[in-house]
Amino acid sequence: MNTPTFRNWQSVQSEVLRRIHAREWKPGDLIPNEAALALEFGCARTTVNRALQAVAETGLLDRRRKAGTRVAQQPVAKATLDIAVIRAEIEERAQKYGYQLIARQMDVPPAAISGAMRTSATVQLLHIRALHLADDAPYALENRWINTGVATAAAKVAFDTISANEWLLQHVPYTHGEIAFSANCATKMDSEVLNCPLGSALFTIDRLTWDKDAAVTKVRILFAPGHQLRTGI
Amino acid sequence: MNTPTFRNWQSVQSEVLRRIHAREWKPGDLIPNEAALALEFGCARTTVNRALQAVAETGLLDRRRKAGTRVAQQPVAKATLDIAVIRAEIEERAQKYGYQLIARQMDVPPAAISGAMRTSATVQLLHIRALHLADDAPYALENRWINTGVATAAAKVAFDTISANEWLLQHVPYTHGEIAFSANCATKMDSEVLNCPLGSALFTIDRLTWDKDAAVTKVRILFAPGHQLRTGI
DNA sequence: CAGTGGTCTAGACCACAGG
DNA sequence: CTGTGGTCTAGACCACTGG
Repeated sequence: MNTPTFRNWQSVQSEVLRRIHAREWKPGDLIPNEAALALEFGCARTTVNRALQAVAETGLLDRRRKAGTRVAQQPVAKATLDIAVIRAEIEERAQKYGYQLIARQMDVPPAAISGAMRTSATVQLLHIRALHLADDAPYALENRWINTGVATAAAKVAFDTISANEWLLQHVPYTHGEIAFSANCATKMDSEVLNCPLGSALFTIDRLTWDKDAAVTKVRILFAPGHQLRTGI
Repeated sequence: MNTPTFRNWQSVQSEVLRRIHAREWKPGDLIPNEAALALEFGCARTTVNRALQAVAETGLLDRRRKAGTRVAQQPVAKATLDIAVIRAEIEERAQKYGYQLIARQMDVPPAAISGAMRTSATVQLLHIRALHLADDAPYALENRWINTGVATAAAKVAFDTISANEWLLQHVPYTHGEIAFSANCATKMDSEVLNCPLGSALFTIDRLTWDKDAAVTKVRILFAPGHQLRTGI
């Protein structure tokens, strides 16, 4: 059990993870500092640093200057979800993608929308409703408001063949956004479009997208019953 | 407009992000290679490398040896969710946490459970049902199966004062897991425990946790109506 | 084959925060 | 004040893969 050789930071990372899983380093424990580990692993401190930073990013290690590196007490699981364009999501499963525009008009939004987007309560936004289909079956219902004051080009797009979902990603830049996941009962209108029983539990994604301090778009996507969003940890 | 100085990899990252957002580098574009950027930014190639790797992790850049670095065509949004222990989640919002054990017994699980956990269809697992409360109101209903063949110590724990959720994280190691998010209608039993209308849409998390190739535990958590899981992108 | 990103190294200096 | 992690540099070699 004398120093096996560690050739790259990934292998150092594996060894660190092994020790944590094997409880050689228990939750709350202070682990040796970078210099000591570099010596033990027979590599440069930079390499150890890279490995520990990677592990810390997953939440399993807690690093602080001078205080050293500790194994996290309660490893907060970080689940990384890939939120792709809906078309890509469907085609990746080798299903046929379909798209239907339901409505497209300029509207003064309800207060909840203009409030969240911080637009004037009287200004009109572009309101889009559309249905995404997988193998001809309803897949998701998109209900979107677009701030044409920011995404000016959107005002001239019909959105009858390309979804706003996809067009915006390709043409309108954004700096950051907020996502929320929830569950909602299907209203009468939802159930008719998605062809499901009234009151079905629908997995819901709400997204609000910003460019600097101006809201670009706010969208709610209701998925057909049974939809799951999966990932690994 | 000649080279401002970039002192660390984060500042290089900012500049790269700025150019992408400003469409100076458009989706699909090949950007200059690391050596060229290092020259332009007046820093070492290592520093540029670190910055580009970080941006690539967010999905905005696509890097391939020899092919170079390109701006992603459809930036897949990576949403990182922090799945904390339920107690921590509640206390972080300055609410009072409460816990009630509903049932604890050894049971032969339904085929769906033993199948997913790859345990023998006849072997008994520890079955736990419990309610988490926030400020005395029902918050989430936990329905869990524990493989006592792997988490042997769990067989002796009462789980009447500490939730399985929390105890397992502290005492049982795991190597990886799967998470799925969905929406489900409240059954009669669910609605009674969560004190909500029958058929309410409940946000649901299913988690299956492995230690190497042995399933440790499988849990379904049903959240009270209105629950949202939020994050930024 | 050759250009690109991926990584390592040794040494250095710095920023932060614990004692 | 001092130990710890955070980062930079210059140079080097390697691994992959496109043309």
